[in-house]
Amino acid sequence: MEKKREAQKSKDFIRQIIDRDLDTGKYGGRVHTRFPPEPNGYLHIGHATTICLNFSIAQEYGGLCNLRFDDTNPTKESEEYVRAIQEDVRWLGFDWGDRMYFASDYFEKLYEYAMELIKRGKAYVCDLSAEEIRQYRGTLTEPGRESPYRNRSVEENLRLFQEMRQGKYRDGEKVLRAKIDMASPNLNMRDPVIYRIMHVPHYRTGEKWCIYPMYDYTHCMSDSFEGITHSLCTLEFENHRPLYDWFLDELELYHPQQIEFARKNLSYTVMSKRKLGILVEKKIVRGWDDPRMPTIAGLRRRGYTPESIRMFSEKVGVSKRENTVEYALLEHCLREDLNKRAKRVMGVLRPLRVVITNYPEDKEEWLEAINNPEDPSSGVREIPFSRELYIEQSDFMEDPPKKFFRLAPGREVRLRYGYYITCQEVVKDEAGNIQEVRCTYDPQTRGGDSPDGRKVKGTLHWVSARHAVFAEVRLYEHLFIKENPEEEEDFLSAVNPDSLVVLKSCPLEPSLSEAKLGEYYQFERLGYFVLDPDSTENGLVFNRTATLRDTWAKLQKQAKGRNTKKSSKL
RNA sequence: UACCCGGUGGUGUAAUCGGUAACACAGGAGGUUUUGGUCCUCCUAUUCCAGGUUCGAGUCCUGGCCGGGUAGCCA
Repeated sequence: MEKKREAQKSKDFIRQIIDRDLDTGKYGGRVHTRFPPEPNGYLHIGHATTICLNFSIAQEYGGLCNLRFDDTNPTKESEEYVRAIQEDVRWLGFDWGDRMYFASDYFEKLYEYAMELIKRGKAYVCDLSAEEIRQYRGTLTEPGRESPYRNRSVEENLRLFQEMRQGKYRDGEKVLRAKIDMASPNLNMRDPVIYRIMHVPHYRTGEKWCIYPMYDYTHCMSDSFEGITHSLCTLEFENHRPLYDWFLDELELYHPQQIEFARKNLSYTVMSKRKLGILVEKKIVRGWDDPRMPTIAGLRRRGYTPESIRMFSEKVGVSKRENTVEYALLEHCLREDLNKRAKRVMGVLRPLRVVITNYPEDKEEWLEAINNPEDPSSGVREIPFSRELYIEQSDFMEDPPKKFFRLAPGREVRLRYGYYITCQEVVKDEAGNIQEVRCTYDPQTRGGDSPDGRKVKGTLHWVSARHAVFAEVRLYEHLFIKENPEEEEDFLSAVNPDSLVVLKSCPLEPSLSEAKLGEYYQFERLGYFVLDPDSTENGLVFNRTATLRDTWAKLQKQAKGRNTKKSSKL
């Protein structure tokens, strides 16, 4: 047991703290975390890493992780988000058991403890307006001033607070404040508001309340009620920790430990709910689940797997410094997962017609293809071959550069699982556009091997024209052209106008007519694809999740770069 | 010119509480290959600065510099 622990690889600072607490018996050997979203928007990949952190820590230490909705602001929250959040967490593969909680379920308890705070002389009702409170608070460099209502008697405070609850006052007329220190260098400690009046129905408690507790008060109390041991949150709450501790200490309640860590940023995207919301409102994307969005719903629709997102979360780790993780790492995790599992199929994105001139007009053959070379247990399937085929436009060049290993006049290539073919003729229209390519095949090479042992440099994917099913295919690129859109004056100016390319009528092998939602495919040599929910009985729609690594494309890019450099010198 | 927190390859994280700066991704070179995929081999590249303590500092101390957070009746 002890050895096993030593053998484990290095731990992040949070797990180190937990280890220490376990050693000292701080929480009696318990580990209990929580994921506390506010149901006011969709979860994104940043939340995903937080979810993975909290649930994984609980799993590793044999502890528990709660799902708790931090719903103390009725103007922003709704049931729709509660549902979406649950779906996302579950999809990621985590289980909160019977421990789904709502801060709103604690309202009565919270109210009673607020009364207790008043009784202990640690809270008071203040009549200052929002504007006045702001003025009294002071600034970053100057201390604040005490409210004229700060020294009301306990009895008066009790009566006033009860009246607030009873609805005797209008919004903003009064608040309940903690009585701490108006001169504290930490502005959060300058008598923060803990209850405000809002005559607004709550999506769960309805009209029952017209006063609502603030985050700082609610969060530490909720953690305490639930017996949380380690309350993980992001860096911007670091300055709030003294307040978190203050409430619990003053009320002499069970005291969890708040630990702050840095949220993860991803290159070529934005991560704030607000900015994501703008993209949706302005119809720059089709919705919160647009496959270009970094939301969990978007990534799911795009074709990312829960496993790949969990792997990503683990690989990026956790620390306290600001960061921007390269999008390439997320793609790497996706490919690593899907390379092992995705079923291989053939489809052509931009078709070029090939006619095999020495193949009989009415003949067809069904050739055996391997479903996944990485997983022998996935078996084989049959694909049809005939005289007329489609290949990828980019797999043919009339005048190819040196390292082009694909089809060109006079060249022989292999059609994957098919035959060797040799290009004999290029047919063009009057405008000079290539209409079709005419080839001959070698009947001896059925399946893709030559009995005489001769080699070909290239293997092409293809689809029999007569048997093809046609689908719409959506190709995605980064939503932004800048690595960090946040640092632009206006982040919308960095939106990538080519982030979505829609291809109509792409010929695919016939087995894809039975493609199912939620299944992962690799279109050989092209990338990973999934069926989009927009698909209907008479129209398949596929999303490209990610391309395969493409060293040929890289080479071309390099060559292009060299050429422009050369020409710019001239 | 307040308080809090950070600064390790291009990126994200490590470094057994002072002992050879490592892992992954990205990038580069090669090999294998019926996917220019996968896989394999190799390479490039790192401690913000200045002092101090020490046999020895990424780690400890002091002082700078740079970056982030904080003045909601948002969370």
